[in-house]
Amino acid sequence: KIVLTRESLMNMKEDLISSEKISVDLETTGIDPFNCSIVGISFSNQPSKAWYIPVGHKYLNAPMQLSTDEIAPVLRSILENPDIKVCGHNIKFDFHILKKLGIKIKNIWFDTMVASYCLNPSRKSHSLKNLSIEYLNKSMATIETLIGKGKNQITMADVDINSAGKYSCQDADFTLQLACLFEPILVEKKIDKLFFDVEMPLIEVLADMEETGIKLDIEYLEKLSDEFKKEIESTESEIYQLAGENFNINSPKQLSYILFEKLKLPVIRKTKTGRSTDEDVLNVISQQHPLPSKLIRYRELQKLKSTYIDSLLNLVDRNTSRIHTSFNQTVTATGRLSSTEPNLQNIPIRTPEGKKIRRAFISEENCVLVSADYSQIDLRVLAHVSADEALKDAFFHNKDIHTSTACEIFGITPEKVTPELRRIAKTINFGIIYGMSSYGLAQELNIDQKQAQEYIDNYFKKYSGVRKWIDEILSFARKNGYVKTLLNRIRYLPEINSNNGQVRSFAERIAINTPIQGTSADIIKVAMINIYKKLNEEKLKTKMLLQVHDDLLFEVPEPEIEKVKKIIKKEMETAVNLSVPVLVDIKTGHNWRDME
DNA sequence: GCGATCACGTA
DNA sequence: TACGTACGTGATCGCT
Repeated sequence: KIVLTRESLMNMKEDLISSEKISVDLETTGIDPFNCSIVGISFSNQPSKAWYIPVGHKYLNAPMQLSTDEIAPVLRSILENPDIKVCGHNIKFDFHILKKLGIKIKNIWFDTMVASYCLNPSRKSHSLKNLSIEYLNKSMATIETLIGKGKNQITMADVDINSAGKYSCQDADFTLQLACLFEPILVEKKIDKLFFDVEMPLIEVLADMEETGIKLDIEYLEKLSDEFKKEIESTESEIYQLAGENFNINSPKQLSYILFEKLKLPVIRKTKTGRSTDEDVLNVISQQHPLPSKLIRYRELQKLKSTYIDSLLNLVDRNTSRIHTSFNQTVTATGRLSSTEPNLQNIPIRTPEGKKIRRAFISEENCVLVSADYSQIDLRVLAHVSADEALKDAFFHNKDIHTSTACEIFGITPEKVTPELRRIAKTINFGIIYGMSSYGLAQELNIDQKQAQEYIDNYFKKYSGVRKWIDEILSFARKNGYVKTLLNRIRYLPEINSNNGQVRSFAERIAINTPIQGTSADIIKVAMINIYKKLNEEKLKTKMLLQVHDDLLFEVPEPEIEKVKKIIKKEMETAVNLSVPVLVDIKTGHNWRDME
């Protein structure tokens, strides 16, 4: 039903207000919630029935529509009613748009996209169209049939109200049907707690983080861009000089010709289609020619400038100087979040040049940035799930875990652990989590495979609980075809019994890694929800800004610093109860580079 | 305009 | 034979 008049709006309100569950779906002029406007909104409260309120159709001779101001009070009476359970498909998007209109959905009950993700995080697509085909056996028209695609694409505002209404109503209808279908499946598979107590509450937290954004020092970034540009250009000239000709340095193909044919440098490794020119290779051949070192420097600066400096400047809001990422909750197979446009989960930190990028992320006036990161969360999770005595003991005595591992595998006292031995132990510790082979370890440490195998054997001799756990998780995976995290997040491993050794080995590494990486993801999600709740309850102005897998970043008004630091630390350390201590390091600073 | 490929940034 | 998990982005290049 299309709602064009106040009378019809009141009929709709009367119908919806007494519903237990409704679905909502918005049509907008784009997919970026901060850069689009509302075109219409649809609701459904029973199968095969939905309402569409057009408010922003703008085509020639479009009928008179209700305004957003006129419908806002009605929307509020429905969506802010705590007794009406609201569902949606990717409801974080709708939440953002409605919030801009001054409407805050009170009872976000169910997101079908997130539910699909919980049922099977490895699915290629969690789109409503796909889910409808698979679960409802109904195919849906795509949005392209309405707005087209490519350079002639129009927006929903240009689309005929009846066509848009039909499309939107179907979305709302199928969303509610799917939600009602999914709920008992989640219960039956015992992932209802993960869904209702973790993933659903997390939606509003993520929406708030996205809306807040983080402040950038634009002037500084622009200067940095210039500085990098100059050095890129001079390095470029040097490279052409050394190569004896101009070519496209960014093309691995053209670069290969220069390195391996013209300069006759040795081929170290091949890729699927040619000869590898990655950094490891360049490092090896840099012994024989001055060009590779220049290339490494060129690549570093080029990467930083294009991927970070320039794209951040493109995406920053020039009015507020803040940049708003999008946190995706339904992408990774392990339960981690991902971040896009821009990806703020891979801002450089390792090299001095890279760190210059972090310096551009700053706190608002009279605020500081507080970063809180879990110390060795993956290894603590390993200690917990494996119950390995030696590993647990190290954490109970708050030892440096890599030094402690070095002591065990090399049979020496802590004083005898050199930085080199610690580095080896560290590589092994991470290798264990990733299911690394002796070959991989040998590669990484630049040692022979026999030596690597000895290290690994030694590790398992000392950490027999870890060995036992790996055996158990693999046999569980083989028997059941899936693995699970602490909070029952599931990941199917259809290839765990494959006859293809390579395929099977890959599944085995996943079987080892996912319960660890996924449990860490579970833990930080719970912490985020609890911190968000606490900050609201205490009416604090502090804002959670970013999550980087084991790290949370906040913007904190100066008067709140001490109180908030305590809250963050406590909530993160006690989010779940592991059989080993969980520790969080807190740092503060006025930019993301200089934190202490 | 799209998708594959390479390379490289993070945890 | 391949050979350590999980991601996203930019540039190139060949295809449609």
